[in-house]
Amino acid sequence: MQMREVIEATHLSRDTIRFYEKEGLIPAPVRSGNGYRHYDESVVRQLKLIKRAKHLGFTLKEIKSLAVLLYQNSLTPREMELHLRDKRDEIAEKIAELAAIKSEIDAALAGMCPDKKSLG
Amino acid sequence: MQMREVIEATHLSRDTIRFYEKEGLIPAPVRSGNGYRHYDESVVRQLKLIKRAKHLGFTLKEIKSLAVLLYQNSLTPREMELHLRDKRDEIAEKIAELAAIKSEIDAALAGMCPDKKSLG
DNA sequence: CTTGACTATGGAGTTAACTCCATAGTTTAG
DNA sequence: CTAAACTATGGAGTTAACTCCATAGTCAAG
Repeated sequence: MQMREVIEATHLSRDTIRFYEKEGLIPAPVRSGNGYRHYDESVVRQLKLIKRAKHLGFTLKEIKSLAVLLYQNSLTPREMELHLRDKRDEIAEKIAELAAIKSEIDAALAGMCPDKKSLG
Repeated sequence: MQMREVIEATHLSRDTIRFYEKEGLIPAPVRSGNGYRHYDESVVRQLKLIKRAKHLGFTLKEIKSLAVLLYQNSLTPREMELHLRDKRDEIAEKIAELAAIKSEIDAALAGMCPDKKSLG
């Protein structure tokens, strides 16, 4: 799988993918004789995770640490488990924040209905 | 309520609050004779919403449109309701994305410790 | 009146995360 | 062969969202 296919599968730009490689968010792919990058299928999944996480307000620094945890085996199982649990807690916190915003919106919507009145 | 109190209540910097005012995310406060800003209590709630939304990956541009919807009465009830429902849909989508990341993490955790059935 | 904690301003500087550019090598279709 | 469509590189430029700075006015305490 070469660059063009990855671009099509992820809807990320060539420059963005190269940038993520430089920053260590995805592993450097093998090169064929001409110097072209040759990607493993799994990079698509990794890039999609990065894209989702970015959309959710995680910084690339945060995403990198998660990506390394998920896709590289650099830590002991124990360290890895602790880090992953931390990440899961962060996500739970974000879900709670989303719920808070949602209830603010719900309150505004409820306040607009004729039979309900005051809105804080 | 003046600047210092707002800073303490929101943990945002003076510069950030001034920046949000300049960008129209919060209304320009009234000024006392000396030129000092004098805030209404509601600004704290608005700033906290901005902070949460930012943490969740909304841009200031997106947040501005939401803040205007929630705190200023510039649209008809019908328009407002439509916009608020859109925002609520966006939030539902973000929750789904968070769930996707969470399951990726859960899968990694499950793969690491197949003997453990329950994950905190 | 001085000191120190407030407040104000416009504008420059910073950081993250791209995004673009100029240049150049490779491969494929005709 | 040429032309189009790929690929590569380092480095400059851009945008969002702050963050800092220099300068200066205000106000309460001692």
